[in-house]
Amino acid sequence: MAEQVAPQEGPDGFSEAQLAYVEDLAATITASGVQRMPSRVYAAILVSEQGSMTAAQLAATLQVSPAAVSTAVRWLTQVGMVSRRSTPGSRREQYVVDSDSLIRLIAHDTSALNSWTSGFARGLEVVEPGSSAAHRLAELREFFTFLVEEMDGVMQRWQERKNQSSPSRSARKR
Amino acid sequence: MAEQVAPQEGPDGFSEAQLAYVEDLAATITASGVQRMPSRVYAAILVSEQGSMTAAQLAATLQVSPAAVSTAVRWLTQVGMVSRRSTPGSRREQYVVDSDSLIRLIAHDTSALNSWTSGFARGLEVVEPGSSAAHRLAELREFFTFLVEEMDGVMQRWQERKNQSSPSRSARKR
DNA sequence: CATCATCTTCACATTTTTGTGAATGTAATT
DNA sequence: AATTACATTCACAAAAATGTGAAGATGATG
Repeated sequence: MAEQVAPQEGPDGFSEAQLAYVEDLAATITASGVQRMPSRVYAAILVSEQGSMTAAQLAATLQVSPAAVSTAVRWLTQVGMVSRRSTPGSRREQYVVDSDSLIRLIAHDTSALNSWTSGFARGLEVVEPGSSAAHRLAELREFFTFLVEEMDGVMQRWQERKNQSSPSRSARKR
Repeated sequence: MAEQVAPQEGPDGFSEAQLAYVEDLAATITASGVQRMPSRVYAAILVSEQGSMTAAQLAATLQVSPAAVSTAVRWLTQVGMVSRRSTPGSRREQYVVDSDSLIRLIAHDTSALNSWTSGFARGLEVVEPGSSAAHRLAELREFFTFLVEEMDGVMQRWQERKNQSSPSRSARKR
């Protein structure tokens, strides 16, 4: 019940339902270890019609200070989840979330996997060779190496599937 | 240089190098979003010879209060990274990290992926159908669904590979 | 059955994180 | 060229997370 088909436009083109959803999605993202504010910013841009917003728009939509937005955006751009787009005719910089940001996110996770792998490898140098602990660490290292290798294949299959279902999509601009 | 072949035994059978490594690995784990203390506890048990430690041992090794250990262990058992093993003839409970804990860890990540998937699905109900935002959310949902599906295959291949290289390993006890 | 050893839980203090307001820098418009 | 509109950075305050000490619970042992 209560299906809001008419998009109740709010402050910056966000409906009530959309504002609520931004918080909802942000909570999910936060649960995965991302800080609250970056999560909210990411969610807001993702839901925005053009997939991009200015710092001022974000501050108004999320009801926070420009400073908080600035900090969050800096972090998001550093990890590659958001990119900047300087609009020529205006001072306003657009912060962009495109679909490829998810690929970057997974790539980022892969680098995390690599950290674990080398972490386990270092462990093998401080435990008794042949010991139970050595076996444990070796298996973990092997598994994480395996995971990284598998990720390549997974991403490759995704690209194939994407090109297959809509080959011209990659030509989309704006 | 400085190869310490002789394992300098410390308080609880941990050498200097091993104690340092525990902190090192814990830092890596912490970087992935896990709190500091659970990370340290997990790392310590992992490096321990039997793959299990008591609360008292952990407190002594990590130089923290039993209370902190208790809290950390509770969290670790909840997410499935550590399991309890009550030794019959003793009050002391052993906290165990076996190799399977990594599988649980990945399984846990899969459930996180599912959260994202359903999160994106909810988003589709609050944006204009056919809009740019709708396409973005739909693609993200599709990708995460794809990832979850792929994970099944990945884990299956890992099991095969494990059974293939050392089929009798699973019979290991103690 | 009482005592001892071991683990857990709770209230609190400390540290760390997080967001704000003011000041500063930078580019477009008049 | 000056003004205006944005965005960023810094110091600080509010909020949250984290670990400790003491009290409580639970089970083995003399």
